[in-house]
Amino acid sequence: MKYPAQEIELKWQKFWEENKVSKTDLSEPEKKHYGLVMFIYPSGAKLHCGHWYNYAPADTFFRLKKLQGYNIFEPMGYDAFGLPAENFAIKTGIHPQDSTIKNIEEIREQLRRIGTLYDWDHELMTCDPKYYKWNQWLFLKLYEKGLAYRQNAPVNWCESCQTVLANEQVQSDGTCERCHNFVIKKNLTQWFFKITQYAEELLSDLEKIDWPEKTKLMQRNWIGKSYGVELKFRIVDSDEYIPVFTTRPDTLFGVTYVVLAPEHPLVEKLTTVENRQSVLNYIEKVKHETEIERLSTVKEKTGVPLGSFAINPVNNEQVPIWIADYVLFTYGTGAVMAVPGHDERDFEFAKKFNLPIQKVILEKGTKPGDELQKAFVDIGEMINSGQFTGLNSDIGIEKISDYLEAEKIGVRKVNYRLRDWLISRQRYWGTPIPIIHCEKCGEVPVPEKDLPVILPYDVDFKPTGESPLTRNEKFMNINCPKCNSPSRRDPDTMDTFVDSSWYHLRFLNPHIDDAMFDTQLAKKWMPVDTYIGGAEHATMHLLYARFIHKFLRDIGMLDCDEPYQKLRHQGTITNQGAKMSKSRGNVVNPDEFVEKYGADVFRMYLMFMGPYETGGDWSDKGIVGVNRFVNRVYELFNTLSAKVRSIQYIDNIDIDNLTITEKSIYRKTNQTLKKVVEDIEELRFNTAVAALMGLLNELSVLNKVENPKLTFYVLERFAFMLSPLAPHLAEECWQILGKRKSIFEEPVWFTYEKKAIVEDKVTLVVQVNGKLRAAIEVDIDGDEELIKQNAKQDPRVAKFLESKQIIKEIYVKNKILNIVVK
RNA sequence: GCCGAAGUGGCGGAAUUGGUAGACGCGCUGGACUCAAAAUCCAGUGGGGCUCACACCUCGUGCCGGUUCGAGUCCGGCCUUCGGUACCA
Repeated sequence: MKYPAQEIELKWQKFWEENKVSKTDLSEPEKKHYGLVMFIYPSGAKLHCGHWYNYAPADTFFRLKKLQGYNIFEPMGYDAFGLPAENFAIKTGIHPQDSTIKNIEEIREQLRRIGTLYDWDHELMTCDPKYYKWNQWLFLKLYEKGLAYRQNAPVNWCESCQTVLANEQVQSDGTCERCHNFVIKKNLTQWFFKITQYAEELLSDLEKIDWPEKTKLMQRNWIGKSYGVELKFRIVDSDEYIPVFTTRPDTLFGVTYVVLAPEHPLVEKLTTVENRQSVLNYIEKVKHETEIERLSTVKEKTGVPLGSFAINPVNNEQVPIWIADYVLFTYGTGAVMAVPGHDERDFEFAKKFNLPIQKVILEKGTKPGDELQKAFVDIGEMINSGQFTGLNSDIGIEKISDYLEAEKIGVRKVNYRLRDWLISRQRYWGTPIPIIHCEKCGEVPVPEKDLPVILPYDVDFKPTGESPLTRNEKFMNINCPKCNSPSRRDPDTMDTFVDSSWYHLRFLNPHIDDAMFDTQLAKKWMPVDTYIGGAEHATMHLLYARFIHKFLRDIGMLDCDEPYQKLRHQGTITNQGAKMSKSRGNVVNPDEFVEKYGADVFRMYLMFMGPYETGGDWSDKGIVGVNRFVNRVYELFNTLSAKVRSIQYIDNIDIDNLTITEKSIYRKTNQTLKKVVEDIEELRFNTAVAALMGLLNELSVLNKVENPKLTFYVLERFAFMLSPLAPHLAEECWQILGKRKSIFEEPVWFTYEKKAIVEDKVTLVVQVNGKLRAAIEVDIDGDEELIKQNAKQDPRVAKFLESKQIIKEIYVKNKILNIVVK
């Protein structure tokens, strides 16, 4: 009998819905498990295989938790603001709100068909004023605490998207991560969130959370903490001085020039008349370079001298001041002391412009007089370094730092690579920034009582380079809340990473309208216990969410320090080697597979394809195998149900009264039970499915077994193991067994029986000189001498022992016997 | 360039702490069922040698070398692929 997937799956989906199986009672947090997957971005494309690959296996994991007795909360929502909807609107003229709502309707149906345990009463969408009102509220709180500020800054600008991109949204080849066009630089006044204030805690709290080491490492590198000294270089014939940050104060005697970033405010003051024109030309040239170009290591070094000189504070030597694009204004002090002898970039630069190279650290095994072929950046003996000469440079770092502090030339400092989070977007489809610009009062926050600042529907969102909202006079014109004079609203909208930095909190009660989220529930239900999503969010979303979480904690709304206790990534499903995307035209539509084979087959196939964290290239080659498995299972239950009809419950199986075949089935069932549960727990879905297939193969003899009790025992456990993997089929099988309650309605749990999985015979491998010669059946924990004797008498072994001398015997109990002969 | 991960049959992939390499599935081959096909079921399936056959021998986890009684697994060097990152002073 063929498994009628559509009929049965819809039946159980309806059942779970109507019987509130997927509904979570949040008032019972005692054994709670908040299971979260990254919410969906309804960008015009529908649900594709990549989404399925995230959501279906995650649901399998969460269903196992439910069976374990956890009160599991699985919500789903829509990350509904953002560029793709707006770009789609620009192309087609369909309003982003209309296309988004329509997409969500379709996606919701697709999501329901997966058969997950989403509690739909908690659904949310970020483009809802009831949601984004709290983005604005969050903004005001950050503003209140001085953590939201405006600054004129060089920003990445995408000509095609007509918007600002955060540094991390620009790809390594200098293109926009969304549209893949080249990014240029532009100066704009922008809103920033001061994530750097939390740099230290974001770094140190990584130790508290169960995340992949790889992801933690990426965040550590992104935050980029370094220890060093900030010191001042005075300037010849000037009262000005240049602060520089260095991690290598031990090389201070080797400074032969100083470099400023071209954007550095001192550049103008320190440029001599003769150099003015070349400096201006250079600055102009650098303006057209993207940051990626500037930072390219393959590009030849460029720079120009200012004509002025700085004074090395330790030896009073005068060194020239240059500007060069390899020095970034955004990092450290925007200026470096150049030590070409011991820094690769400085070395390259000095070689190109014939600047002196002074050796101050001696490499072991070389002489002070040897010419440096490349920068020596390791630790060595300090030379040419005044009173520090002779010290090992790692000690020298500390001694010079002490000296600089004592002489008040410099101070020890910790520096971070992390930059503040630029949240302004010159875009329409996002959260309006709740600030009013008044000529008299300056920037004035919108009073809380006036939130939300509603994003108007009627806006010309065609890209012109300025924010689309600027052209909506009705929106823009407002009286100042302080002085009541005519003022203008801020026309920018927020980065959508603001939306996703706290959505997990809103899920707990998306209907609350007098608070950002239900703080009482959050105190009980946070942190998210298991969060599953793509590794591509390692340094953006996952860092921003941690920052916002810590901020909300600091204003008393949360108790815990971290939002996501356990994080796991699923791999990427590619197609023909490339990530699936609409533009590449390689998106695989899951619907046709769901239609043909059903959700359970599709979900199990995705899990069976390979390791979850690896992902892989899409192929539908093997899906028939899973389909066969599902049909064989259904067949098995239908065939044997009559046999076990009278049985409702059994307490245990008496192992001693089983035939050899029965015992083998009993053992295999328990071994599989152990493996399947352990594998799903570790998200090793592929081997869990394989184990269940292996058990089914073994059960082909079950119809010959005249033992209804054992048959019932095996089938009951089989359905249980199947239930997280193929929940619809498992519920059906459970019902075929005559169970009154559904598995997930009244969660059941089976533990494997320890005594059942113990084998009494074991295969012992016999090697001679490390080569496999025989595999013999022996009693488990059998007598060593007897086993050795038997092994040597085995003809396959004996013939290799003839006329040889046994030198050594290695015996590992129940595993191997290796006889070494000469 | 640097950092990280990986490389196993025709294919996707298995393989606790070093201990039978190739579980499970796809595909393929043969057989059963059928008028026939599909579906299903049964058997076989890493390469080579030898054999009527059973068996047996031998090679084999990217390449070269090492440690070990024994290496897919550990160590050193190389090659390839995929991720991450971009002069961080």
